[in-house]
Amino acid sequence: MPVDGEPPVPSSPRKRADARRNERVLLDAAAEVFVTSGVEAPVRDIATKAGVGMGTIYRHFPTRADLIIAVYRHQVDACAEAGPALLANNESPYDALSQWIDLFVDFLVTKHGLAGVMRSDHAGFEALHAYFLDRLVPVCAQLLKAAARTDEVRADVDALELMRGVGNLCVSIGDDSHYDPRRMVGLLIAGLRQQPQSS
Amino acid sequence: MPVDGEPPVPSSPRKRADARRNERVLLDAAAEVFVTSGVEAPVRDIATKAGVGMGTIYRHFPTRADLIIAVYRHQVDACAEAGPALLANNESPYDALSQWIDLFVDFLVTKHGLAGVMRSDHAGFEALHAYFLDRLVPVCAQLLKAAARTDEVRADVDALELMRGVGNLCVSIGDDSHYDPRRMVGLLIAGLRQQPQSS
DNA sequence: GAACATACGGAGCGTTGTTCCGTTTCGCAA
DNA sequence: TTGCGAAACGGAACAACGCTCCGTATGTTC
Repeated sequence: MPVDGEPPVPSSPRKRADARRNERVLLDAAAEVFVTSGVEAPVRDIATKAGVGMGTIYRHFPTRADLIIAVYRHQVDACAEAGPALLANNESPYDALSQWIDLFVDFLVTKHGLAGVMRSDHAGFEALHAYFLDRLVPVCAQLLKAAARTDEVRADVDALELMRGVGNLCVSIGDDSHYDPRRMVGLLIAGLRQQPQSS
Repeated sequence: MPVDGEPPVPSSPRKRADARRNERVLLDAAAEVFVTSGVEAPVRDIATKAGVGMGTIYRHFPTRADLIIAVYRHQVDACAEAGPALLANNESPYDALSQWIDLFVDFLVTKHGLAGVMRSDHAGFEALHAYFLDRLVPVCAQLLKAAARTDEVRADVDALELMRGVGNLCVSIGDDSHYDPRRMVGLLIAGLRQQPQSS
């Protein structure tokens, strides 16, 4: 009996070759469709683009959120890992926080519709939501706590709440050039600063 | 020939009695369904509740947004009219602005799902969007300009943009008790303040 | 190459928004 | 009162969508 040397990370039992290939094809097709039609593109479109049937999509990614997660996992992870690095490279934790938020905002606004789906109350997106939050909230909390410790920001703001607020600010409507998520988030983060001492 | 003493406000030509009655019934039913199921409730539900057919709804309110507008028109108008009053009754325009935003936020968060639909990119909601903005943005602009004139807030913020930001912050997800739109909007408005003079 | 598990495809179901048109009802006038 | 045309009604029907299900095809293994 051959010893199974695989680390526990990947899809545990050996998968058939065509299945593995289709997973890649799907991921690529989805990524492509997402940039042209947004993350809310019809599942059928993705299946067509990938040249597979509906069933194949749903077998690989039981819910649409799982597909989105898979497509963006790398970028989310990169964002999460940037947090501690920024904290180490900045004298001011507030600056680190601010830069990290910029990173997060860049990620959201460049993925057409991602922010919109994050706030979605549509059923089936809990997994997406949970993944993003699980991965990013702790990082945000760390940055926030550091900035609170140096009295640069208020201490009464919750990381989860802040992330939600930033996410909400990043949903943009159509092609309105008057609305700039980055500026609005900038305002929010500015509002976070500790007021020196008001009465 | 009888003089038409009607003000120019209501639906211009005389409508049939049953049509007028149904419009009222629909408005009431819609308002009721909106509070229980949110503004995204299926049109069929509203029709059923009102005891009318689908066709009747769409004849009175060509798009769903028109129905929502009709239901909330009074409250939007009240909010718009509160702006100048607040400006007159407050020494600080910033306080007036802040209180007006509170009013607006209260309106949004008490209407389950309204904020969500405001930011919607779904087709057919342009009318709703336009109505809200047409009615409220000028008021906001007035308050903002007054506050900018007294150097209480930055001068580089657009009223439309601010309204969008506030609206976005007000969409809440499910029943999450961790997210308080009012607090987030508070941060945003705090961020609006003119920094005394940073380098 | 035979046999079995695995994976595939797409027809089909349920749910929504919206349209369309045959039927009913209203309002007015003879 | 009765008759008639216009106005309004109701709900069947269509389209678009997410998701499921199962008969078929294809790897994989011996």
